[in-house]
Amino acid sequence: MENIPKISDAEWQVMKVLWEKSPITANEIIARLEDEQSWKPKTIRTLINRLVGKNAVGFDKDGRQYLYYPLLPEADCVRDEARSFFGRMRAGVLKPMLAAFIEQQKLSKDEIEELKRMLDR
Amino acid sequence: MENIPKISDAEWQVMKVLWEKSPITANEIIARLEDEQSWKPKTIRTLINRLVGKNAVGFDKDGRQYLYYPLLPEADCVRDEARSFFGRMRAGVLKPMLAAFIEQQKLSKDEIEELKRMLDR
DNA sequence: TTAGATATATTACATATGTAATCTTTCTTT
DNA sequence: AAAGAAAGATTACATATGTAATATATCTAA
Repeated sequence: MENIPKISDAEWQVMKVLWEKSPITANEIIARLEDEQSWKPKTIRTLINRLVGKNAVGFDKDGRQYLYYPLLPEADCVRDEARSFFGRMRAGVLKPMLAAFIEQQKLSKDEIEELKRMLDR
Repeated sequence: MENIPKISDAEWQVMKVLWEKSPITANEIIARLEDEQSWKPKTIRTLINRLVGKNAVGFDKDGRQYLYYPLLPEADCVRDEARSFFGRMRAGVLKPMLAAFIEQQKLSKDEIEELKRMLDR
């Protein structure tokens, strides 16, 4: 695997939007984030540009607008974050947390089977 | 539950040591971290002091040494981190995350069985 | 064709973080 | 008692991050 650049907390929100739908314009990103976040449009543009600088996001020109899209697979980034997250915790505290998480998620039968298969490895 | 201060990545390593055993001296913290981390003793002292500044760690004087101990419950910090971690992810990316978890943790047979039982709910 | 409007580019600035080194105060050991 | 060792306090400094504002280029409407 390549080295995935560090994506900050705020930048993750932008990536989430792009993984949901892309390519999209900066204004669409802004529109999708303004409900949940209290960021000014300029702030969001800064985040987008930083992600471009990190090669996490690319764009094509469409007239004088840009159409942005993610350059990194979501699964890779998630895996990376998870690894660092789990790396911070001591082993003992993870199981209860994971238990709560699994309970909270509604998993399909298929997903459950797949998880069990992963556990068997 | 008060407002838990932000604990950085590096600071987490110090907190882990303190949750494992406390109160302990700075030198003991350093000794326990030097195997895993490649930090200089001074670096670790800086981290300790920052944690003290954040009221995440307290100390008692023992002669001219200090004995440090955590001021924050591990469970609270873990919950906080987990919340922020899950907040970054879109729903449906659970599987890669679990893959990382399973890979990272060395789970015993018992633990695997326990997780499978949880999945069977 | 000219003044907005609008998109992107550049600049700003405080705080956080990683990563230490140097300074000061005490203990110890000759 | 003086010098060196050791603990803690203070200072350092580059990069990251949150959070924008200002500058510039370009399109559009009057």
